[in-house]
Formats: sequence, C-alpha cells, structure tokens
Amino acid sequence: MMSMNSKQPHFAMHPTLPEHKYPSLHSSSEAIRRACLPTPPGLVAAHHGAAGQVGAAAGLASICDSDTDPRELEAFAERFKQRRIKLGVTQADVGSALANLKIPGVGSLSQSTICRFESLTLSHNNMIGLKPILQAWLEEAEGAQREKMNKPELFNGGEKKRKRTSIAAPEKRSLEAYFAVQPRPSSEKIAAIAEKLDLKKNVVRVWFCNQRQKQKRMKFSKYFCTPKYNREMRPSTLTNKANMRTE
DNA sequence: ATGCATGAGAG
DNA sequence: TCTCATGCATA
Repeated sequence: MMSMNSKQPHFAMHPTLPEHKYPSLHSSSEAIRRACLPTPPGLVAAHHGAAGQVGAAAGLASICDSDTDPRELEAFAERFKQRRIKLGVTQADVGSALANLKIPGVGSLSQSTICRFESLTLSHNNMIGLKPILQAWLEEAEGAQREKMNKPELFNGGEKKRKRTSIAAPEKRSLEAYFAVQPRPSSEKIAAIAEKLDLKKNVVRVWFCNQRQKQKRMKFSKYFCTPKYNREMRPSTLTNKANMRTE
C-alpha cells in the first residue's frame, strides 16, 4: 500500500533534449548550491512563528533549515517572479537561458517548469533543487542587466505533434469520485474504471498518477493547508509576454 | 496556467 | 508498477 519511495530528487531527463546527457544531476545539485550564492539579503529566515505550528503538524524538524523552509521557498519564488518581470524576461526566456549558465548538468527548462516554480505548484523537493539554479540565473541576469538576452534557437523539421487527450467533464467527475475513496486503485480496478468510463486504461492510470502528484505539490501539501495559505493561493496573471504587453 | 504524458530510477 | 521531475500542447 504505502510504498513511499523516499528517493532522491532527480532532474531533467526529457527525451526531447538530446543535447544534454543529464548525468545524475542531483549529485552536482549540492555543488551548485554551494558554488552559487550565500543567502538572499533580507528574505532569509522570514518568520518562524508559524514554523512551529507547521513543523509540529508535519512532525518534521528539517524544515527549520532556511534553505528548505517552505516559507523561504515561497518568499524566494515570489521575489524571483518580481525581479524576472522587472527584467522584462518571460518564463520561457528564463528556461532557455539557464543553458547559458553553463552549470554542469544543468540544461534548459520549459516555460511550464518556471511557471510552476513561481506558483509553487511543484513538490517541495523539486522547489529546493531548482532554487539555487534559478537564483544563479537571476544574479547573472541582473548583473548583465544592460545587455539584451538573445535566444535564437530555431530549428524545426517536421516532428510529429503529440495530441493531448481530453477527458470530458462527466468522466472527470467520476474519476474524482473514485479517487476520493481509493487514490491508488489496483491495475484491475483501473481496468474496470476505464471500461465503465469508456477510456483507455492507460489514460486512467496516468490520470491517477497525476492526481497523486497534484496532492504533493507545495500548495496542496501539509505545509500549506492552513487557512492563511489557502487564502494566498490565488494564481497570478502577469506572466506571459502577452500579458506583459497588455500591461 | 494547467492537463495529460514520458521516461528514469526504485522496488 | 509506482514515484518524480519535467515538458508539449492547449485552454
């Protein structure tokens, strides 16, 4: 049942980026952390007032560390976004610019990932791993603030476009109902559900996997279940170039 | 901003 | 098979 895989955080391993080999990045992630920056100016160790409550609820002691403290991550993410926008750089720009940092084992990231980092919709560990990298980029970008970032990157052939499956609302509601009573259905159960909803078994399986991942995102984790955080869970809009232009 | 998907690694 | 980090495609 609870096969809580306590695995190490690993990074990029995308099939669509042959440029990098991604050699066990997490091994060098600590090196990056050290090699990068000391600690943010005044945002370090915000308030530990709520930390006690959360820590108790979580039954953890490690989150007291300023580098893994959810509040510190939250503060950094917010500051990161603000400064990125100040620089007039999009999430996609940041993602591709990361490759220019030449950090061993660190290639580019997608707009999706940068977006999720800023909105805290990543796992706690994922946030911790990405923070030093994005922090390094931010420093570089602000250091070379007077120069214009260039990202040519234009090579397109005739690749097969992936088609995204769309699960209809009724089916989705059913899935959610099943998930509520059993987040981890057996293979057989999945097959049964798939047949009932007339969906491919794999689609149902992946849906459950993704649903479980959602529960583990920072915003929905135990660290952020207090009314206060729920209130501040609102999504922002000033992110894309389009929105920035709209001003 | 987010839904569905992939693939490495672990079990 | 699952988890986990991540991304393409799309709303």
